[in-house]
Amino acid sequence: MTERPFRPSTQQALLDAAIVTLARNPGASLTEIASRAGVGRASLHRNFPSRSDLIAAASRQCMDEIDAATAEALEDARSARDRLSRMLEAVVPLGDRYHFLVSEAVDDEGVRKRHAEELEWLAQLVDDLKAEGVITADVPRSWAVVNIDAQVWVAWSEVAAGNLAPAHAADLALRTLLKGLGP
Amino acid sequence: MTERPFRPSTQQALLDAAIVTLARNPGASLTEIASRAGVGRASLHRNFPSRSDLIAAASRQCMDEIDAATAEALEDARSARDRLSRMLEAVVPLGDRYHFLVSEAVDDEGVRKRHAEELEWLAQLVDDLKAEGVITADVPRSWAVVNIDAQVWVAWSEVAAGNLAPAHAADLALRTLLKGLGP
DNA sequence: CTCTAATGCGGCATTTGTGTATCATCACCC
DNA sequence: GGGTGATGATACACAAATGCCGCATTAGAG
Repeated sequence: MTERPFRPSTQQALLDAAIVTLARNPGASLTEIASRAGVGRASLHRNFPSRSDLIAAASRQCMDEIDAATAEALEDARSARDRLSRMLEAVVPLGDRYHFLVSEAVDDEGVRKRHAEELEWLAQLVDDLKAEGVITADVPRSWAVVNIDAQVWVAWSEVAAGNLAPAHAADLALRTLLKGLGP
Repeated sequence: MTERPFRPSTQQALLDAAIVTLARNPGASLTEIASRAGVGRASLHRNFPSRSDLIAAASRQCMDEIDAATAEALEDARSARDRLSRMLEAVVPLGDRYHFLVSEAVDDEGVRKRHAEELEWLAQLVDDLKAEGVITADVPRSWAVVNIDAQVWVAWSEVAAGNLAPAHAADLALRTLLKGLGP
């Protein structure tokens, strides 16, 4: 029942292994995930009775991390443009989390609801960016939303491939979005 | 042994069903694919002995379609910018084919080689675009390549979602790329 | 019409993933 | 030292997918 701060708990190791493994291969087996977490498959089932439970918990974990990173980054954002910039810097390193969320179709109701809220937040950001003139009015909202998503994924994949440093990738993503969707 | 031009052959129906089904759900079963093709699972195995064979053949089919579409579109392209524009128009409607190729990691050697050639062609296009000044020199080549890929995917997903007409999506993708990566 | 080839259908064996249960072991707390 | 709880390993049952085979049927070629 006590905390073990230094060594990541078995649950955390499992969630992390699940996110990383399933982001790369959505059909990965539980044996593969447990092995990557350095625990036996039995312990996986003890912490997460079924595969669905594991994926749902991993999804919540991803959203928690993304929410925490963005909330901190957005604390003192003055403009919508600022929010976009800080959001990219914060989220690009979590690209695998991001990708995991969209690749795994979760049946859990709470997860779907929070995901919808994320999309709603992004749509609001796009509207604000258009109001600021950062995004041109003739760009459809859905086009801007899906482009932001794509840039996060592209930036992260370049970072993961070792082609770019995280900060550089986030900067490129921001510039590509601002110029690509702007006036 | 004779051709049946009007009705799609069983093989063609199977390849088509495999591409569409696996693009949406990479873990789809052969039963699901055969059912979507309107044939029995046995006939699937008669045409493609193993799952790998089916996926490899479907991959070749995708590359054939993409090659044919791009070759026709690029016949009278004068500039690299023209090539990009026509390529997008031709490939966006084949977005599911495109997505299938990247989502299914094929072990077949010939498929991998052709895929590498495609990427090489895209890298060459990027170099030409940079030489024309359409893409800024400070944009890394890999960033441009992966962005073109992403725009194809984004445009197709918007078309598939019913948000945009194919021509409109291709035009948006082109403008987003030109402005996003250009001066 | 007849013959051939392909098809649909069902069965069967094998493999793989999943979920559950059991047992011995080890670390930690009292 | 004794007790408690988590862990690893193993075994088992169950379900699904896969690959293979055989048989009856049917469409098309001769």
